[in-house]
Amino acid sequence: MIDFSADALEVAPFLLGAVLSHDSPEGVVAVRITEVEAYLGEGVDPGSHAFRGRSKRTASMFGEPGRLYSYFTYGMHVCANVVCSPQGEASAVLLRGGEIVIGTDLARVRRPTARSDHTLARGPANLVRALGIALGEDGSRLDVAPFGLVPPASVATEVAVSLRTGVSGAGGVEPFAWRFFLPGEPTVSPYKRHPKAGSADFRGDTPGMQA
DNA sequence: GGTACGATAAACT
DNA sequence: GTTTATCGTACCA
Repeated sequence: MIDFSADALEVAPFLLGAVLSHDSPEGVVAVRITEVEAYLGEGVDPGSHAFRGRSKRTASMFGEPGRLYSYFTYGMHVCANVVCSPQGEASAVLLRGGEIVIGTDLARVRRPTARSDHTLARGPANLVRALGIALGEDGSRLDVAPFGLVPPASVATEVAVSLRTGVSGAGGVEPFAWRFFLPGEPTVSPYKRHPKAGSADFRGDTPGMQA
C-alpha cells in the first residue's frame, strides 16, 4: 500500500496509474488515475484549503491519511482528494482525471453530457460524478468498501509536471508546478490558468487534447 | 483551433 | 460582498 503519511508531493506520483473504485447500489465504477495535483499544508501553500488552518470544511484534510477529503465548490461541483501527511498535519492530492476501467455503462449514465468515454472522468468534478462519490462521503477510508484503492503494479516511469490548473497564487501567479500526469493520456484534463492570472502562461506539456 | 461567460452556493473577508 | 482546486455551451477564427 501507499504510505499516505508522507506529504502530498511524495504521494502524488504513486497515485498515477492507481485504480480507485467506488461501489454503490447502482453498481461499481473504477478509474485508473492519470492526473493529480498536490496541495500542501497550513501556512505553506496559499492555493491550499488548509493554508489558513483548520475549518469546518477542511477538517478531514487534517485527519487520518489515506482518507477522502471531498468538498463542494463553484455552487455545483464536488472534488475529491486523498488525504496525506500524519494526522494533525494537512496535505492532500486532488484527483483530476482518470480512465474508466470498470463500470463504463454506469459512468455514461452519470455523465450524460460526455461526448466520448475518455471524457467521462476528465476533470476533477467529472471524475467525482463518474464514480458517484457523494459530498457526504468526506472522511471515508479509501481502502475499504464502498471504496477500493489499488496501487500501480509499478511506479510510473514517465510523469509529466506542470503548474496547477485554475489556482491563483499571490498576484494571480501560481508558483507551484505540482500537477502530475501521465503524458499522452487522453483522459488528462486540458490545462487552464486561473481567470485572474496574468499573461505569464506556462502550459507545461499538457497533451491529452487529442482529436 | 481558441476564448468568454453563466450557473450557483459555501467559505471567507 | 467577493472569491472559488469547475463545466458546458456559445461564439469567433
